[in-house]
Amino acid sequence: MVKPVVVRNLHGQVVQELGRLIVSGEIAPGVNLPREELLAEHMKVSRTALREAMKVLSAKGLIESRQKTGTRVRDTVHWSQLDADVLAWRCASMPTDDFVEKLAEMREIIEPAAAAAAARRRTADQLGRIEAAYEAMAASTDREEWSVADLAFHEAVLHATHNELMISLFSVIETALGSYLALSARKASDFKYSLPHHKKVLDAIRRRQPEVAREAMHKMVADSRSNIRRHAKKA
Amino acid sequence: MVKPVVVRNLHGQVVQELGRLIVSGEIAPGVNLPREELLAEHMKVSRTALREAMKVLSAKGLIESRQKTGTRVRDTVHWSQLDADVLAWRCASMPTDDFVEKLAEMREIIEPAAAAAAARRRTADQLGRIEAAYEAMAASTDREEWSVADLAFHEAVLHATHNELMISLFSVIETALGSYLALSARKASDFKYSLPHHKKVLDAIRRRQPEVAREAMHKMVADSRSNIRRHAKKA
DNA sequence: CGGGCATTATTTGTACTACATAATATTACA
DNA sequence: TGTAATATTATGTAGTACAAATAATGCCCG
Repeated sequence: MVKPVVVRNLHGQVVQELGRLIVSGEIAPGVNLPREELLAEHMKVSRTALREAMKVLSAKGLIESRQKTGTRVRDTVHWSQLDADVLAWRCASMPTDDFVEKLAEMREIIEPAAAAAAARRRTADQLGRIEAAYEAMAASTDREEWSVADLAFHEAVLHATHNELMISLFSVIETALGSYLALSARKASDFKYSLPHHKKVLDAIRRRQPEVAREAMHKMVADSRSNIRRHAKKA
Repeated sequence: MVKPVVVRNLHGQVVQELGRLIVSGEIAPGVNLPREELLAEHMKVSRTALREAMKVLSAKGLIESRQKTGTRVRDTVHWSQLDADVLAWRCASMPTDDFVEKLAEMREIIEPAAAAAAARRRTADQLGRIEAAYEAMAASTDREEWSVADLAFHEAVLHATHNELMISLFSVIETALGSYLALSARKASDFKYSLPHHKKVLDAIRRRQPEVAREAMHKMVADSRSNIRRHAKKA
Protein backbone atom coordinates (compact mmCIF):
# COMPACT_ATOMS: atom_id res chain seq x y z
CA MET A 1 0.00 0.00 0.00
CA VAL A 2 2.74 2.42 0.95
CA LYS A 3 4.88 3.01 -2.09
CA PRO A 4 8.59 3.06 -1.24
CA VAL A 5 9.34 6.25 -3.20
CA VAL A 6 12.33 4.95 -5.08
CA VAL A 7 14.74 7.66 -6.12
CA ARG A 8 17.12 7.09 -8.98
CA ASN A 9 18.78 10.50 -8.99
CA LEU A 10 21.64 11.38 -6.72
CA HIS A 11 20.23 14.76 -5.88
CA GLY A 12 16.98 13.02 -4.99
CA GLN A 13 18.78 10.95 -2.40
CA VAL A 14 20.33 14.09 -0.96
CA VAL A 15 16.88 15.70 -0.82
CA GLN A 16 15.53 12.73 1.09
CA GLU A 17 18.46 12.61 3.46
CA LEU A 18 18.56 16.31 4.30
CA GLY A 19 14.78 16.59 4.32
CA ARG A 20 14.47 13.81 6.84
CA LEU A 21 17.15 15.34 9.06
CA ILE A 22 15.43 18.71 9.04
CA VAL A 23 11.86 17.54 9.51
CA SER A 24 12.84 15.14 12.27
CA GLY A 25 14.41 18.06 14.08
CA GLU A 26 17.94 16.68 14.06
CA ILE A 27 18.86 19.91 12.34
CA ALA A 28 16.84 22.50 14.20
CA PRO A 29 15.32 25.61 12.61
CA GLY A 30 17.59 28.61 12.77
CA VAL A 31 20.89 26.77 12.60
CA ASN A 32 23.16 27.15 9.62
CA LEU A 33 24.15 24.23 7.46
CA PRO A 34 27.84 23.78 6.70
CA ARG A 35 28.84 25.67 3.62
CA GLU A 36 28.16 23.96 0.34
CA GLU A 37 31.71 22.88 -0.33
CA LEU A 38 32.11 21.15 3.04
CA LEU A 39 28.63 19.64 3.06
CA ALA A 40 29.13 18.28 -0.45
CA GLU A 41 32.40 16.73 0.59
CA HIS A 42 30.85 15.32 3.76
CA MET A 43 28.00 13.73 1.80
CA LYS A 44 30.34 12.42 -0.87
CA VAL A 45 28.60 14.24 -3.71
CA SER A 46 29.55 17.09 -5.97
CA ARG A 47 28.53 20.62 -5.17
CA THR A 48 26.33 20.50 -8.29
CA ALA A 49 24.21 17.63 -6.98
CA LEU A 50 24.03 19.16 -3.52
CA ARG A 51 22.86 22.48 -4.89
CA GLU A 52 20.11 20.87 -6.98
CA ALA A 53 18.90 19.21 -3.80
CA MET A 54 19.04 22.47 -1.88
CA LYS A 55 16.89 24.21 -4.47
CA VAL A 56 14.22 21.57 -3.99
CA LEU A 57 14.32 21.87 -0.20
CA SER A 58 14.25 25.62 -0.61
CA ALA A 59 11.12 25.32 -2.75
CA LYS A 60 9.50 23.30 0.02
CA GLY A 61 10.26 26.14 2.40
CA LEU A 62 12.59 24.08 4.58
CA ILE A 63 15.75 26.10 4.03
CA GLU A 64 16.81 29.54 2.88
CA SER A 65 20.10 30.45 1.26
CA ARG A 66 21.70 33.83 1.03
CA GLN A 67 25.12 34.87 -0.09
CA LYS A 68 27.71 35.29 2.59
CA THR A 69 25.15 34.40 5.28
CA GLY A 70 24.98 30.77 4.24
CA THR A 71 22.07 28.36 4.26
CA ARG A 72 19.86 28.07 7.30
CA VAL A 73 16.90 25.95 8.28
CA ARG A 74 13.71 28.00 8.28
CA ASP A 75 11.11 28.02 11.00
CA THR A 76 8.40 25.37 10.74
CA VAL A 77 5.74 27.95 9.90
CA HIS A 78 7.37 28.40 6.50
CA TRP A 79 7.39 24.69 5.66
CA SER A 80 5.00 23.38 3.03
CA GLN A 81 3.23 21.16 5.51
CA LEU A 82 0.98 19.73 2.83
CA ASP A 83 3.85 18.71 0.60
CA ALA A 84 3.87 14.96 0.08
CA ASP A 85 7.54 14.62 0.97
CA VAL A 86 7.38 16.82 4.04
CA LEU A 87 4.39 14.85 5.26
CA ALA A 88 6.14 11.55 4.59
CA TRP A 89 9.22 12.68 6.51
CA ARG A 90 7.07 13.72 9.43
CA CYS A 91 5.33 10.38 9.45
CA ALA A 92 8.64 8.57 9.32
CA SER A 93 10.21 10.55 12.10
CA MET A 94 7.34 11.58 14.29
CA PRO A 95 4.76 8.79 14.33
CA THR A 96 3.32 10.18 17.53
CA ASP A 97 -0.36 9.65 18.20
CA ASP A 98 -0.59 13.40 18.26
CA PHE A 99 0.25 13.78 14.59
CA VAL A 100 -1.91 10.87 13.50
CA GLU A 101 -4.77 12.60 15.29
CA LYS A 102 -4.20 15.71 13.22
CA LEU A 103 -4.21 13.76 9.99
CA ALA A 104 -7.36 11.92 11.02
CA GLU A 105 -8.99 15.22 11.89
CA MET A 106 -8.29 16.53 8.41
CA ARG A 107 -9.75 13.41 6.90
CA GLU A 108 -12.84 13.75 9.05
CA ILE A 109 -13.32 17.25 7.70
CA ILE A 110 -12.69 16.52 4.06
CA GLU A 111 -14.48 13.27 3.45
CA PRO A 112 -17.99 14.13 4.65
CA ALA A 113 -17.85 17.36 2.67
CA ALA A 114 -16.64 15.41 -0.34
CA ALA A 115 -19.47 12.92 -0.01
CA ALA A 116 -21.98 15.76 0.03
CA ALA A 117 -20.42 17.39 -3.01
CA ALA A 118 -20.34 14.05 -4.81
CA ALA A 119 -24.03 13.52 -4.13
CA ARG A 120 -24.69 16.90 -5.70
CA ARG A 121 -22.45 16.71 -8.74
CA ARG A 122 -21.70 13.10 -9.61
CA THR A 123 -22.19 11.95 -13.16
CA ALA A 124 -23.66 8.58 -14.08
CA ASP A 125 -20.22 7.33 -14.98
CA GLN A 126 -18.73 8.39 -11.67
CA LEU A 127 -21.57 6.74 -9.79
CA GLY A 128 -20.74 3.60 -11.72
CA ARG A 129 -17.16 3.68 -10.47
CA ILE A 130 -18.28 4.10 -6.88
CA GLU A 131 -20.67 1.19 -7.27
CA ALA A 132 -17.99 -0.96 -8.83
CA ALA A 133 -15.69 -0.26 -5.91
CA TYR A 134 -18.47 -1.12 -3.49
CA GLU A 135 -19.12 -4.40 -5.27
CA ALA A 136 -15.43 -5.22 -5.09
CA MET A 137 -15.48 -4.55 -1.36
CA ALA A 138 -18.48 -6.81 -0.90
CA ALA A 139 -16.83 -9.54 -2.96
CA SER A 140 -13.46 -9.38 -1.23
CA THR A 141 -12.26 -12.44 0.60
CA ASP A 142 -9.32 -11.13 2.59
CA ARG A 143 -8.09 -7.90 4.15
CA GLU A 144 -5.72 -7.13 1.31
CA GLU A 145 -8.43 -7.22 -1.33
CA TRP A 146 -10.72 -5.27 0.89
CA SER A 147 -8.18 -2.50 1.49
CA VAL A 148 -7.60 -2.00 -2.21
CA ALA A 149 -11.31 -1.79 -2.95
CA ASP A 150 -11.86 0.47 0.05
CA LEU A 151 -9.28 2.91 -1.22
CA ALA A 152 -10.83 2.80 -4.68
CA PHE A 153 -14.21 3.60 -3.15
CA HIS A 154 -12.96 6.71 -1.40
CA GLU A 155 -11.04 7.84 -4.45
CA ALA A 156 -14.10 7.42 -6.64
CA VAL A 157 -16.15 9.53 -4.26
CA LEU A 158 -13.48 12.22 -4.26
CA HIS A 159 -13.36 12.28 -8.05
CA ALA A 160 -17.10 12.74 -8.20
CA THR A 161 -16.71 16.08 -6.43
CA HIS A 162 -15.17 17.60 -9.57
CA ASN A 163 -12.77 19.50 -7.33
CA GLU A 164 -9.15 18.58 -7.96
CA LEU A 165 -7.99 20.48 -4.90
CA MET A 166 -10.05 18.20 -2.72
CA ILE A 167 -8.76 15.16 -4.56
CA SER A 168 -5.20 16.30 -4.11
CA LEU A 169 -5.64 17.04 -0.43
CA PHE A 170 -7.20 13.69 0.24
CA SER A 171 -4.53 11.76 -1.61
CA VAL A 172 -1.84 13.50 0.41
CA ILE A 173 -3.58 12.90 3.72
CA GLU A 174 -4.36 9.38 2.70
CA THR A 175 -0.81 8.34 1.83
CA ALA A 176 0.42 9.98 5.00
CA LEU A 177 -2.06 8.06 7.12
CA GLY A 178 -1.10 5.04 5.05
CA SER A 179 -0.24 2.21 7.36
CA TYR A 180 -2.29 3.67 10.16
CA LEU A 181 -5.44 3.13 8.17
CA ALA A 182 -4.79 -0.57 8.32
CA LEU A 183 -5.30 -0.25 12.05
CA SER A 184 -8.87 0.83 11.53
CA ALA A 185 -9.67 -2.51 9.96
CA ARG A 186 -10.40 -4.53 13.04
CA LYS A 187 -9.24 -8.05 13.53
CA ALA A 188 -9.05 -10.31 10.51
CA SER A 189 -12.32 -12.05 11.21
CA ASP A 190 -14.66 -9.10 10.62
CA PHE A 191 -12.73 -6.87 8.23
CA LYS A 192 -15.98 -6.17 6.42
CA TYR A 193 -17.67 -4.62 9.42
CA SER A 194 -17.88 -1.20 7.79
CA LEU A 195 -19.57 -2.43 4.61
CA PRO A 196 -23.05 -1.24 5.73
CA HIS A 197 -21.60 2.23 6.29
CA HIS A 198 -20.30 2.26 2.74
CA LYS A 199 -23.66 1.10 1.47
CA LYS A 200 -25.38 4.07 3.07
CA VAL A 201 -22.92 6.49 1.51
CA LEU A 202 -23.32 4.88 -1.88
CA ASP A 203 -27.11 4.99 -1.70
CA ALA A 204 -27.15 8.62 -0.67
CA ILE A 205 -24.89 9.56 -3.55
CA ARG A 206 -27.02 7.56 -5.95
CA ARG A 207 -30.16 9.34 -4.76
CA ARG A 208 -28.42 12.71 -4.81
CA GLN A 209 -28.97 13.39 -1.10
CA PRO A 210 -26.01 15.54 -0.02
CA GLU A 211 -26.83 15.80 3.66
CA VAL A 212 -27.52 12.10 4.03
CA ALA A 213 -24.25 11.30 2.30
CA ARG A 214 -22.39 13.73 4.52
CA GLU A 215 -23.81 12.22 7.66
CA ALA A 216 -23.16 8.64 6.58
CA MET A 217 -19.58 9.41 5.62
CA HIS A 218 -19.06 11.27 8.86
CA LYS A 219 -20.15 8.26 10.89
CA MET A 220 -17.81 6.08 8.90
CA VAL A 221 -14.63 8.09 9.32
CA ALA A 222 -15.41 8.92 12.95
CA ASP A 223 -15.73 5.22 13.57
CA SER A 224 -12.47 4.52 11.76
CA ARG A 225 -10.80 7.25 13.77
CA SER A 226 -11.89 5.86 17.12
CA ASN A 227 -10.58 2.47 16.05
CA ILE A 228 -7.20 3.97 15.23
CA ARG A 229 -7.21 5.74 18.55
CA ARG A 230 -8.01 2.53 20.39
CA HIS A 231 -5.16 0.72 18.68
CA ALA A 232 -2.79 3.58 19.37
CA LYS A 233 -3.64 3.52 23.04
CA LYS A 234 -2.85 -0.16 23.28
CA ALA A 235 0.60 0.36 21.78
CA MET B 1 -2.51 42.20 0.16
CA VAL B 2 -1.18 40.07 -2.64
CA LYS B 3 2.55 39.78 -2.22
CA PRO B 4 4.40 40.03 -5.52
CA VAL B 5 6.68 37.03 -4.84
CA VAL B 6 9.94 38.70 -5.69
CA VAL B 7 12.62 36.30 -6.86
CA ARG B 8 16.25 37.23 -6.63
CA ASN B 9 17.71 34.01 -7.98
CA LEU B 10 18.06 33.36 -11.66
CA HIS B 11 16.85 29.81 -11.34
CA GLY B 12 13.83 31.14 -9.46
CA GLN B 13 12.92 33.26 -12.47
CA VAL B 14 13.23 30.24 -14.71
CA VAL B 15 10.98 28.27 -12.34
CA GLN B 16 8.37 31.00 -12.50
CA GLU B 17 8.56 31.30 -16.27
CA LEU B 18 8.41 27.61 -17.06
CA GLY B 19 5.89 26.92 -14.30
CA ARG B 20 3.54 29.54 -15.64
CA LEU B 21 3.86 28.20 -19.17
CA ILE B 22 3.07 24.68 -18.07
CA VAL B 23 0.22 25.44 -15.69
CA SER B 24 -1.40 27.79 -18.17
CA GLY B 25 -1.37 24.96 -20.68
CA GLU B 26 0.83 26.71 -23.22
CA ILE B 27 3.08 23.69 -22.87
CA ALA B 28 0.63 20.82 -22.75
CA PRO B 29 1.11 17.63 -20.70
CA GLY B 30 2.83 14.87 -22.63
CA VAL B 31 4.96 17.06 -24.85
CA ASN B 32 8.71 17.04 -24.53
CA LEU B 33 10.65 20.14 -23.67
CA PRO B 34 13.62 21.03 -25.88
CA ARG B 35 16.76 19.40 -24.61
CA GLU B 36 18.54 21.20 -21.82
CA GLU B 37 21.29 22.67 -23.93
CA LEU B 38 18.90 24.25 -26.44
CA LEU B 39 16.40 25.40 -23.83
CA ALA B 40 19.16 26.98 -21.76
CA GLU B 41 20.42 28.79 -24.81
CA HIS B 42 16.91 29.90 -25.74
CA MET B 43 16.27 31.29 -22.24
CA LYS B 44 19.67 32.95 -22.10
CA VAL B 45 20.79 31.12 -18.97
CA SER B 46 23.38 28.48 -18.27
CA ARG B 47 22.48 24.83 -18.22
CA THR B 48 23.27 24.86 -14.48
CA ALA B 49 20.59 27.43 -13.69
CA LEU B 50 18.10 25.71 -15.96
CA ARG B 51 18.69 22.37 -14.31
CA GLU B 52 18.22 23.77 -10.81
CA ALA B 53 14.89 25.14 -11.97
CA MET B 54 13.92 21.82 -13.54
CA LYS B 55 14.58 20.00 -10.28
CA VAL B 56 12.18 22.32 -8.52
CA LEU B 57 9.48 21.84 -11.15
CA SER B 58 10.12 18.15 -11.00
CA ALA B 59 9.57 18.22 -7.22
CA LYS B 60 6.23 19.92 -7.81
CA GLY B 61 5.28 17.07 -10.12
CA LEU B 62 5.03 19.26 -13.21
CA ILE B 63 7.77 17.60 -15.25
CA GLU B 64 9.68 14.35 -15.40
CA SER B 65 13.19 13.87 -16.75
CA ARG B 66 14.79 10.67 -17.91
CA GLN B 67 18.02 10.06 -19.67
CA LYS B 68 17.89 9.83 -23.42
CA THR B 69 14.10 10.27 -23.37
CA GLY B 70 14.29 13.90 -22.40
CA THR B 71 12.07 16.00 -20.16
CA ARG B 72 8.32 15.92 -20.58
CA VAL B 73 5.40 17.68 -18.95
CA ARG B 74 3.49 15.31 -16.70
CA ASP B 75 -0.25 14.90 -16.64
CA THR B 76 -2.16 17.24 -14.33
CA VAL B 77 -3.05 14.43 -11.94
CA HIS B 78 0.58 14.33 -10.85
CA TRP B 79 0.82 18.04 -10.13
CA SER B 80 1.01 19.23 -6.53
CA GLN B 81 -2.23 21.12 -6.79
CA LEU B 82 -1.89 22.43 -3.25
CA ASP B 83 1.56 23.85 -3.83
CA ALA B 84 1.56 27.60 -3.33
CA ASP B 85 3.32 28.29 -6.62
CA VAL B 86 1.18 25.95 -8.68
CA LEU B 87 -1.92 27.53 -7.21
CA ALA B 88 -0.60 31.01 -7.88
CA TRP B 89 0.16 30.12 -11.49
CA ARG B 90 -3.32 28.73 -11.94
CA CYS B 91 -4.85 31.87 -10.52
CA ALA B 92 -2.72 34.01 -12.78
CA SER B 93 -3.54 32.10 -15.92
CA MET B 94 -6.97 30.67 -15.30
CA PRO B 95 -8.99 33.15 -13.28
CA THR B 96 -12.16 31.51 -14.41
CA ASP B 97 -15.14 31.64 -12.11
CA ASP B 98 -14.98 27.89 -12.15
CA PHE B 99 -11.66 27.76 -10.33
CA VAL B 100 -12.58 30.49 -7.88
CA GLU B 101 -15.62 28.42 -7.02
CA LYS B 102 -13.42 25.46 -6.19
CA LEU B 103 -11.21 27.55 -3.95
CA ALA B 104 -14.23 29.02 -2.22
CA GLU B 105 -15.66 25.57 -1.73
CA MET B 106 -12.48 24.47 0.02
CA ARG B 107 -12.64 27.50 2.24
CA GLU B 108 -16.23 26.77 3.09
CA ILE B 109 -15.24 23.30 4.19
CA ILE B 110 -12.17 24.23 6.20
CA GLU B 111 -13.23 27.32 8.08
CA PRO B 112 -16.35 26.09 9.84
CA ALA B 113 -14.49 22.97 10.92
CA ALA B 114 -11.64 25.15 12.12
CA ALA B 115 -14.00 27.35 14.11
CA ALA B 116 -15.44 24.29 15.82
CA ALA B 117 -11.97 22.95 16.63
CA ALA B 118 -10.91 26.35 17.91
CA ALA B 119 -13.91 26.51 20.22
CA ARG B 120 -12.87 23.16 21.61
CA ARG B 121 -9.15 23.68 22.01
CA ARG B 122 -8.34 27.39 22.15
CA THR B 123 -6.14 28.63 24.97
CA ALA B 124 -6.75 31.88 26.82
CA ASP B 125 -3.92 33.48 24.91
CA GLN B 126 -5.30 32.43 21.54
CA LEU B 127 -8.74 33.73 22.45
CA GLY B 128 -7.03 37.00 23.27
CA ARG B 129 -5.59 37.22 19.80
CA ILE B 130 -8.94 36.54 18.19
CA GLU B 131 -10.52 39.22 20.35
CA ALA B 132 -7.79 41.67 19.48
CA ALA B 133 -8.37 41.08 15.78
CA TYR B 134 -12.09 41.58 16.28
CA GLU B 135 -11.51 44.85 18.10
CA ALA B 136 -9.27 46.01 15.26
CA MET B 137 -12.02 45.18 12.78
CA ALA B 138 -14.57 47.11 14.80
CA ALA B 139 -12.20 50.08 15.06
CA SER B 140 -11.23 50.13 11.40
CA THR B 141 -12.08 53.24 9.42
CA ASP B 142 -11.49 52.12 5.83
CA ARG B 143 -11.51 48.96 3.75
CA GLU B 144 -7.76 48.54 3.85
CA GLU B 145 -7.62 48.50 7.63
CA TRP B 146 -10.60 46.24 7.76
CA SER B 147 -9.09 43.69 5.38
CA VAL B 148 -5.90 43.41 7.40
CA ALA B 149 -7.80 42.88 10.63
CA ASP B 150 -10.17 40.44 8.95
CA LEU B 151 -7.28 38.33 7.77
CA ALA B 152 -5.76 38.44 11.26
CA PHE B 153 -9.07 37.25 12.69
CA HIS B 154 -9.23 34.20 10.47
CA GLU B 155 -5.58 33.40 11.05
CA ALA B 156 -6.04 33.61 14.79
CA VAL B 157 -8.96 31.21 14.62
CA LEU B 158 -6.93 28.80 12.53
CA HIS B 159 -4.03 28.92 14.97
CA ALA B 160 -6.37 28.10 17.83
CA THR B 161 -7.09 24.75 16.22
CA HIS B 162 -3.60 23.52 17.12
CA ASN B 163 -3.50 21.76 13.75
CA GLU B 164 -0.71 23.06 11.53
CA LEU B 165 -2.04 21.13 8.54
CA MET B 166 -5.24 23.11 8.71
CA ILE B 167 -3.32 26.35 9.11
CA SER B 168 -1.18 25.54 6.12
CA LEU B 169 -4.12 24.60 3.94
CA PHE B 170 -5.97 27.75 4.80
CA SER B 171 -3.01 30.02 4.14
CA VAL B 172 -2.57 28.47 0.72
CA ILE B 173 -6.24 28.75 -0.19
CA GLU B 174 -6.35 32.23 1.23
CA THR B 175 -3.45 33.62 -0.76
CA ALA B 176 -4.81 31.97 -3.88
CA LEU B 177 -8.21 33.57 -3.39
CA GLY B 178 -6.33 36.76 -2.62
CA SER B 179 -7.77 39.56 -4.61
CA TYR B 180 -11.07 37.78 -5.09
CA LEU B 181 -11.73 38.09 -1.38
CA ALA B 182 -11.78 41.82 -1.80
CA LEU B 183 -14.85 41.29 -3.94
CA SER B 184 -16.73 39.89 -0.97
CA ALA B 185 -16.42 43.22 0.82
CA ARG B 186 -19.37 45.06 -0.62
CA LYS B 187 -19.28 48.64 -1.65
CA ALA B 188 -17.12 51.03 0.31
CA SER B 189 -19.98 52.41 2.37
CA ASP B 190 -20.80 49.28 4.35
CA PHE B 191 -17.53 47.35 4.40
CA LYS B 192 -18.27 46.41 8.01
CA TYR B 193 -21.46 44.58 7.20
CA SER B 194 -20.07 41.22 8.32
CA LEU B 195 -18.97 42.42 11.74
CA PRO B 196 -21.97 40.86 13.52
CA HIS B 197 -21.10 37.51 11.93
CA HIS B 198 -17.59 37.75 13.33
CA LYS B 199 -19.02 38.65 16.73
CA LYS B 200 -21.04 35.46 16.80
CA VAL B 201 -18.02 33.36 15.91
CA LEU B 202 -15.94 35.07 18.55
CA ASP B 203 -18.56 34.59 21.25
CA ALA B 204 -19.01 30.93 20.44
CA ILE B 205 -15.28 30.33 20.63
CA ARG B 206 -15.11 32.22 23.88
CA ARG B 207 -17.91 30.11 25.37
CA ARG B 208 -16.39 26.93 23.97
CA GLN B 209 -19.43 26.04 21.88
CA PRO B 210 -18.09 24.13 18.88
CA GLU B 211 -21.34 23.63 17.01
CA VAL B 212 -22.42 27.23 17.43
CA ALA B 213 -19.05 28.41 16.19
CA ARG B 214 -19.23 26.08 13.22
CA GLU B 215 -22.65 27.31 12.24
CA ALA B 216 -21.75 30.98 12.62
CA MET B 217 -18.59 30.61 10.58
CA HIS B 218 -20.47 28.66 7.96
CA LYS B 219 -23.00 31.46 7.53
CA MET B 220 -20.18 33.93 7.21
CA VAL B 221 -18.18 32.22 4.49
CA ALA B 222 -21.32 31.16 2.61
CA ASP B 223 -22.33 34.79 2.58
CA SER B 224 -18.91 35.87 1.39
CA ARG B 225 -19.04 33.24 -1.31
CA SER B 226 -22.38 34.37 -2.66
CA ASN B 227 -21.03 37.91 -2.79
CA ILE B 228 -18.04 36.78 -4.81
CA ARG B 229 -20.36 34.87 -7.09
CA ARG B 230 -22.56 37.90 -7.61
CA HIS B 231 -19.59 40.06 -8.50
CA ALA B 232 -18.24 37.41 -10.83
CA LYS B 233 -21.55 37.22 -12.65
CA LYS B 234 -21.56 40.94 -13.24
CA ALA B 235 -18.10 40.84 -14.80
C1' DC C 1 37.58 57.79 21.99
C1' DG C 2 33.83 56.87 18.87
C1' DG C 3 31.25 56.90 14.56
C1' DG C 4 31.04 56.50 9.72
C1' DC C 5 33.04 54.77 5.50
C1' DA C 6 35.96 52.02 2.64
C1' DT C 7 38.04 47.46 2.33
C1' DT C 8 38.33 42.63 2.77
C1' DA C 9 36.95 38.09 3.31
C1' DT C 10 33.65 34.60 2.83
C1' DT C 11 29.72 32.30 1.05
C1' DT C 12 26.35 31.51 -2.36
C1' DG C 13 25.21 32.41 -7.46
C1' DT C 14 26.25 31.53 -12.30
C1' DA C 15 28.74 29.71 -16.15
C1' DC C 16 31.27 26.39 -18.61
C1' DT C 17 33.65 22.04 -19.59
C1' DA C 18 34.22 17.23 -19.34
C1' DC C 19 32.81 12.84 -18.78
C1' DA C 20 29.43 9.03 -16.93
C1' DT C 21 25.24 6.65 -17.49
C1' DA C 22 21.12 5.05 -19.35
C1' DA C 23 17.96 4.19 -22.97
C1' DT C 24 16.98 4.24 -27.65
C1' DA C 25 18.18 3.51 -32.56
C1' DT C 26 21.00 1.30 -35.72
C1' DT C 27 23.67 -2.07 -37.66
C1' DA C 28 25.87 -6.50 -38.16
C1' DC C 29 25.62 -11.16 -37.93
C1' DA C 30 23.64 -15.70 -37.53
C1' DT D 1 14.17 -12.29 -40.10
C1' DG D 2 15.40 -12.13 -35.43
C1' DT D 3 18.70 -11.11 -32.09
C1' DA D 4 22.64 -9.17 -30.14
C1' DA D 5 26.38 -5.96 -30.35
C1' DT D 6 27.22 -1.15 -31.10
C1' DA D 7 26.46 3.75 -31.86
C1' DT D 8 23.99 7.68 -30.70
C1' DT D 9 21.95 11.04 -27.78
C1' DA D 10 19.80 12.87 -23.93
C1' DT D 11 20.19 13.65 -18.96
C1' DG D 12 23.24 12.84 -14.67
C1' DT D 13 27.41 14.04 -12.09
C1' DA D 14 31.82 16.25 -11.19
C1' DG D 15 34.85 19.90 -11.04
C1' DT D 16 36.76 24.58 -11.94
C1' DA D 17 36.52 29.40 -12.37
C1' DC D 18 34.72 33.62 -11.54
C1' DA D 19 30.72 37.02 -10.20
C1' DA D 20 27.94 39.07 -6.72
C1' DA D 21 26.41 40.09 -2.28
C1' DT D 22 27.14 41.11 2.43
C1' DA D 23 28.97 40.46 7.09
C1' DA D 24 33.11 41.67 9.33
C1' DT D 25 37.07 44.24 9.76
C1' DG D 26 39.83 48.05 10.14
C1' DC D 27 41.00 52.62 8.87
C1' DC D 28 40.37 57.50 8.89
C1' DC D 29 38.68 61.59 10.74
C1' DG D 30 35.98 64.40 13.81
